[in-house]
Amino acid sequence: MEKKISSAVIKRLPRYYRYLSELLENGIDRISSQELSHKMNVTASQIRQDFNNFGGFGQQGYGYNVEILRGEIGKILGLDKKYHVIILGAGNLGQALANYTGFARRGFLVSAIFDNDIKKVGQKVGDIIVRDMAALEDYIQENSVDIVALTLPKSKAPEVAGELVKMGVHAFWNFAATDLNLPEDVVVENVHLAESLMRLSYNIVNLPHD
Amino acid sequence: MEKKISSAVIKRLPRYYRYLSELLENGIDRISSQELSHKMNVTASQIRQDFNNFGGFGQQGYGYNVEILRGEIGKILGLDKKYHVIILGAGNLGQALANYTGFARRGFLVSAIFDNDIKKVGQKVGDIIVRDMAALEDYIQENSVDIVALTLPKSKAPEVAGELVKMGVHAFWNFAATDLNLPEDVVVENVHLAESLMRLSYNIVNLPHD
DNA sequence: TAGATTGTTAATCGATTAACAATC
DNA sequence: TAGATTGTTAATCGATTAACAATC
Repeated sequence: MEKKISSAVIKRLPRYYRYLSELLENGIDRISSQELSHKMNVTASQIRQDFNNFGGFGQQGYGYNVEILRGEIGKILGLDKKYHVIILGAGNLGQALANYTGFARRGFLVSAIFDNDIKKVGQKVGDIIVRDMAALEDYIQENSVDIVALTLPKSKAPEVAGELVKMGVHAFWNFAATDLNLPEDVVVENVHLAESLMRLSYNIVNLPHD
Repeated sequence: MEKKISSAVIKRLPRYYRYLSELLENGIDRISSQELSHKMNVTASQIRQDFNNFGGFGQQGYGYNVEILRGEIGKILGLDKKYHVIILGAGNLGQALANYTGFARRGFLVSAIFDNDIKKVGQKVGDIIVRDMAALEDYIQENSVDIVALTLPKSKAPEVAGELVKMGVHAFWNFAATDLNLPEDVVVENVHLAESLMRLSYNIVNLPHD
């Protein structure tokens, strides 16, 4: 049994991945924990500790090979796989997610979008036709769905998510302003924009200078 | 000098606020730390510690008055004030934010949206007309702008943000996939959707059961 | 080999939880 | 008054930082 990686570490991995991707784009093939620490504003010690949770990716006296390190972190994050994503709710946010091509580049493929508003059903969002929510169960039985993005009202999200779990869905990207309360073996990543705004206003009100 | 509140506490405040708002909607006017701890899946001890960072909102033997507590946390979060928000970038995400009425309800008023694509300028997004990015500086001089939401490409975001700081902007809601690197007295709340997705895929790949 | 930098252990710091006296 | 529950101190736990031996 491998030792459990703390969620503090996991939260930092995507940021490492982003910086390493940028370095690679800029043709930099080697970096030390200290150089990276300057760029990212974290301690070199933390960087080395973080990476060593997953084994030694560096080399003493040299540092880290950017391409290898990025690849390893990508694998840890599961970015070497493809994910089929469906979006529930064709409102503004659902449409924005469907249209964002950056996700596809990283292996997150939006394969369908659903809404229960008859006026929206049949319309196109990017290349994808909005389907009737009534066809959701059939779709899930017939297609592999790895992630369900929930961009529907908070009043409906927990119930719909519960149904989906019964249909075999195990992962949710939840944009509804509510907790979902699903079983242990279901993963939920919340994006609570209203809470994000509140943290911003807290920091505005409590700006150090005054 | 008041003691500095840890960011771990601040991150939890909006969730308390959400639960207290729901309780109030359901006509519940009183709650103990233990009851709230069951609902929210955190320890009662943490709840009491968190609230006591800001002074005693409860009453021994009784618990907390929901309405009062919600009001106090709202004040701490700065939700008793109004904020004028402008959005930079009228892409899908910018439009989604502009159209979301939930923010206005909490005092975050979207007063303008800008884009440098001439085809978009003059179009309506909800009630708001998209303005030319060239008119941004004038707009900021003539109007009070409390928050700038950045929904533009990562290649442009840091530079534009730097300019805005020179024009007097002190708060950013940053949706671009990059860090902004602004002075100490500027607050930035990042919403990095790509990173959120990566945390989700990490958790999918590392699902406990297997 | 000498210099550099990792991997890893130990020390510190901060956050969470437990316990209970204060008090409504 | 007795019961309940906070406010707060103390104990524990976990995460970050510092230090340095291992080694490329």
